Amino acid sequence: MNTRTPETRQERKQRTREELLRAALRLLEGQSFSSLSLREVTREAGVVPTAFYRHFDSMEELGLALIDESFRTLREMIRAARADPSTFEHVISNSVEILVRHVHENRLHFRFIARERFGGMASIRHAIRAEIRLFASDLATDLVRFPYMRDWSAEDLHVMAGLLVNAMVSIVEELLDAPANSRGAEREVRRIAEKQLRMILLAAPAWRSGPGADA
Amino acid sequence: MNTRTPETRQERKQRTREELLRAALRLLEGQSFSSLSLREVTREAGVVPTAFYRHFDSMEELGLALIDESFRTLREMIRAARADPSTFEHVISNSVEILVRHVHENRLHFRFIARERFGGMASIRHAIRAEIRLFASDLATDLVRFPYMRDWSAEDLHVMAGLLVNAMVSIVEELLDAPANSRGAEREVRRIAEKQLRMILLAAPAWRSGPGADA
DNA sequence: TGTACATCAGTGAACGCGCGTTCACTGATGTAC
DNA sequence: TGTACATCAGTGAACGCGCGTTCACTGATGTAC
Repeated sequence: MNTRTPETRQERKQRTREELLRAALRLLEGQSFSSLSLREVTREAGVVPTAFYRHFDSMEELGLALIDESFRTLREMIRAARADPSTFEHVISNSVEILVRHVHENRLHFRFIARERFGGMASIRHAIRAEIRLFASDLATDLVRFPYMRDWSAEDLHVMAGLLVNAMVSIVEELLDAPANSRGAEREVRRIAEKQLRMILLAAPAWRSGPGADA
Repeated sequence: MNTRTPETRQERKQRTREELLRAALRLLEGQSFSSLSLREVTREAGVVPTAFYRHFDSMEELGLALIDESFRTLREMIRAARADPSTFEHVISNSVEILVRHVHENRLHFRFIARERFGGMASIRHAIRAEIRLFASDLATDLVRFPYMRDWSAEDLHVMAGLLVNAMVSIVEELLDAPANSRGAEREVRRIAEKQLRMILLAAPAWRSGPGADA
């Protein structure tokens, strides 16, 4: 159909929009969203402040666009992890492997999410919490497939999923703290991370017979 | 000695200083520190902007003062928890009880810590991380007293302590999310919190014989 | 294909505003005698 | 105790600055004929 016109104007506009988003993300590595100004973003992106309004109504709209983008990254990771046909034995090291790789490849997105989870803007904060809660719920339904947890109540599965998500969140935070290029630091984080997850999952076989035999 | 002079001027100064700190803390309930302005703080405290400089050199100094204050609250809680002569049986419910009570009574301090843990200012961020890491280390040395963990390696104890701290951090976050006066929400958070901690500690007896028999 | 007009992404000047910080000040509290 | 002077917490005017937002504009790209 329209193979003749390369739609150059539209493409250029799209490119500027993406430059604004990437500029913002770059600046957000060192500061929080609520202290980021429209003029800083346009300066970093190399356009005049007024050009901003051709792409976003306000900084809030840009923030929500960044959230969308970052969540797409997060969901991709989760999909990759869930699709992984690991046995119980390897599920931990494979999950950690996927986590580490995705954080490595999408540092800015993960840093943005980590920072804004408790940051200033309420709409961003709530969107992030909802997404993490959703992930925990998905994980809970996955856990049923493991022999030890087959007969657990929904609540117990959610508690276990919550513990695993807590651990993963703290692993991501450790990775973001570590120097970006240090393979050694990354390996150490990975080793401790695997031990953490192993320890949590180790509770599973003991749970029903343990002191808290459900309510 | 100086019982005659009530040192009124000095006392008044101290009172204004505390009003500035409390004003900042109040404002920080709804925004992050990096977006808080000197003029907002003085306005909320009911003094003229220039009066600020009689008490702090800069907003950064006020921020560090808030950190000190909040950490004093945090340490008090930790001391209370460690001093508690609970048996293994009741250590969980007692710890959760202490946690819930302290967060309830010092909401603003805990919210400040939670928000700035990943917030903008590097000095504040690092101070908070260091404090939490210190808490985890203290907890690790406490864990040795429990029979099941008596022979664990230092690293294993740290991993276990890290898991417990992760859980506590997420419990604090849940409490801060819940409406301030809802006793019902608080009770539910407490119930789930106890279950989480029970599940984590349940891994202890199984650990050595488990798949991850240390490195 | 060539020309005449429309569209619209990005420009640049200008605005009013809240900011952090300076400075000289005021007047109540504190001190010396 | 009474007086004369020193201290200093808080005041109020003023500054230059970066901010978000408005507006009329320009000139390259797109469209109609």
